[in-house]
Amino acid sequence: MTHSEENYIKAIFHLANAGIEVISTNALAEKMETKPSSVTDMMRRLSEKGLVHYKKYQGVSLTSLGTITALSIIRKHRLWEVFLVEKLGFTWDEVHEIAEQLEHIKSEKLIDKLDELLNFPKFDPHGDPIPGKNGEFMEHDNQLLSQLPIGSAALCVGVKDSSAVFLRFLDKNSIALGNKMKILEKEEFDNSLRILIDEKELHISQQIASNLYVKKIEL
Amino acid sequence: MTHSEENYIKAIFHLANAGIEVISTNALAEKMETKPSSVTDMMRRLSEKGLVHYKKYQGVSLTSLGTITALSIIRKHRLWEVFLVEKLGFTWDEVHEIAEQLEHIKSEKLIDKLDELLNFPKFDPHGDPIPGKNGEFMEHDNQLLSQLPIGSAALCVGVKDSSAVFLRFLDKNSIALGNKMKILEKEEFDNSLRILIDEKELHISQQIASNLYVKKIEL
DNA sequence: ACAAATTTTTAGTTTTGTCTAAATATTTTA
DNA sequence: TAAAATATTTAGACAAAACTAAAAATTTGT
Repeated sequence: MTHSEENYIKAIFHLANAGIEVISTNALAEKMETKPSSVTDMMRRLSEKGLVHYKKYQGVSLTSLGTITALSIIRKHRLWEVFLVEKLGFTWDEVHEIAEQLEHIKSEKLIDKLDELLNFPKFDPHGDPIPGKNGEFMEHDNQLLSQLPIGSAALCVGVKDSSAVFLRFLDKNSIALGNKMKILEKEEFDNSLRILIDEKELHISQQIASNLYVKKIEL
Repeated sequence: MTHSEENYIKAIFHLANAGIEVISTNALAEKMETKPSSVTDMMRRLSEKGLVHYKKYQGVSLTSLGTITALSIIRKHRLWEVFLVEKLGFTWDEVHEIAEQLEHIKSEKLIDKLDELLNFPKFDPHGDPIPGKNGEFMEHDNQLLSQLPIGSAALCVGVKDSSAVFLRFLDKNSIALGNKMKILEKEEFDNSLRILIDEKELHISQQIASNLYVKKIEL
């Protein structure tokens, strides 16, 4: 498999996982930042290799082989992200770009050893689950901070948007995975929140709150 | 730069470093396991980019930009090799292939952090020097074990041949970098050696002895 | 339901890196 | 030094992955 093929497979997986039922040529072209005609070409090729189901004009989906392939690439990507943060001291907004390259390195043994070095982590630095060797995929059914009622307490377990801008905003405000947070007040007008985060009070917009995954805890 | 361009640059550097004055199209083709015509094409391209000096029918050499590029690739390759052995527990015969892939990852910061994680190593697992950030290249003027006189003691500091077969042979006989060795006897007939290596006596052929770099020590 | 708008595919071109076969240049040797 | 052998380059082709422009299919709106 070429890097390009792997990137297409990954993109299809992510679109499907984002709840899109029919993945259109255009949607995939946009995700891949390429032209629809290039997508058509690639789908023909991936279809011939048995990685996707593809019928002209009818969208695309992964075969089971394609799904296994996608999970293995995502596993590599996320393990490398953990490595970059835990072992090399990168911040969580810097790792995606480098992991995009590292995920294409071919060596089963390398990934197994890396997994071991990192102590078999189950989540990457953004809180996304790391598929296991056999593709077991821990789907997190987390809530968004914006969905919690006033007064509830929760642990920050992930981010929905993992763009560098958002992550840097979180860093600046000392919001990190594992933080304990409590909702003190919700502003009716704009749905912004006053929260307590690790002893400190903070005011955050609705947009922020709806991009933070949390897990409710009892007090 | 593409992976392929980087591989050509590296190959030219290694040939030049092996003492070959004029690097011919054929020699490079053989090293790269490709056809001479492909080499000619690539030389035209690398020449346009200012990485090599190239005149038709007259061989090729690296420009200073090309040399800097080669050193940076070799630095990455060797640092990754150290990582694979030291941190992931690979044996020294396994690392080359994986490092061939990892050396193409683009991120200055990644390499600096890796260097730091590994404690700024000066040699790779085969005893080859790791170029510094600015291309400082520690040329080792080591002797071959086969060149030492009888009775002398030395430390094993590197291998000349770093093929997997040779390295696995060394492993099997517990010969590793850092080992102290003493020459007990040289067989006149075939130049094989009886040596003492970390308390153990071993009989090795001339071919083995002339592929081990050593550094003489006083008793 | 049919024209208009949109989406998707096809056809033809480009770039990179490779190849084979043929042509040309250089080196060797007798 | 001229013919033979060898080395190198050129020319033309191919595959992968992209692009543009045009054609075809599908969906939408009235």
